[in-house]
Amino acid sequence: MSDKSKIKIPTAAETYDILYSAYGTQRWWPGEGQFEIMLGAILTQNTQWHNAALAIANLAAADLLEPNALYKAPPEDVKSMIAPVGFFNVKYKRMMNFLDYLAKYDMALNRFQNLPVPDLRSELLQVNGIGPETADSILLYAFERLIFVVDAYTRRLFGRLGYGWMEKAPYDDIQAYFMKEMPSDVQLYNEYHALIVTHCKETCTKKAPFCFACQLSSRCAATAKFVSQE
DNA sequence: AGCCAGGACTGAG
DNA sequence: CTCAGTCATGGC
Repeated sequence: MSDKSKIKIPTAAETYDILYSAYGTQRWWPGEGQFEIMLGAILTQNTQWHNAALAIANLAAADLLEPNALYKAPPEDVKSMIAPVGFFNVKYKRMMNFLDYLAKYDMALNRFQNLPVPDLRSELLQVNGIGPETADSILLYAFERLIFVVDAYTRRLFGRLGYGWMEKAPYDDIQAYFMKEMPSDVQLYNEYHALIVTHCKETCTKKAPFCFACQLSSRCAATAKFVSQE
């Protein structure tokens, strides 16, 4: 059979422990304030966080990290401030769609603390431009609601660890797997996703799949073959 | 010089 | 339903 069969696939819980011992506490989201986190979730879509942070800083300098202020700011101004994230025309629309939604409730954010997660999630998913990852990031990181965030890094890392099905599986299937395997703990979900991102940014990249920094190195696709030949 | 980034939508087939 | 094409800037 394939070389992979010789390597034990770590469970989701074991993988968490390995990542945690390699990188420690992450304390995400890397931003302050609920509205800022929500915007960041949209701005960082398919974009490095570094660039999203530049955009956030521009908005902050113009006092636009507040729903009403941002809502009525001149579109061209806002677009130039968020230019570093790329897709700025699309993302401007997405932010405005999101603000249309918030405006229906007077820009009140307290409902995100009170309503059931499934209700909030489906509301968010109805906003054009907010997909599953963005919705879940908002719920988990801005409001500490119990929902597991899945992203491209999750698919890549766990695909290499031996969970090949995650590479192509629907978002909700992967999310359900982690929420079934891991204890229902908001802080744990928060840290786990953050650890996955940290690991993948540093060593489990698409281009250099060989992982130097942690014990997961022997699990990566590029190294599995190497290991089994030893 | 490319290639890639913490997605999501749209239009074909 | 699956899926390539699209959006666009900045860093390596």
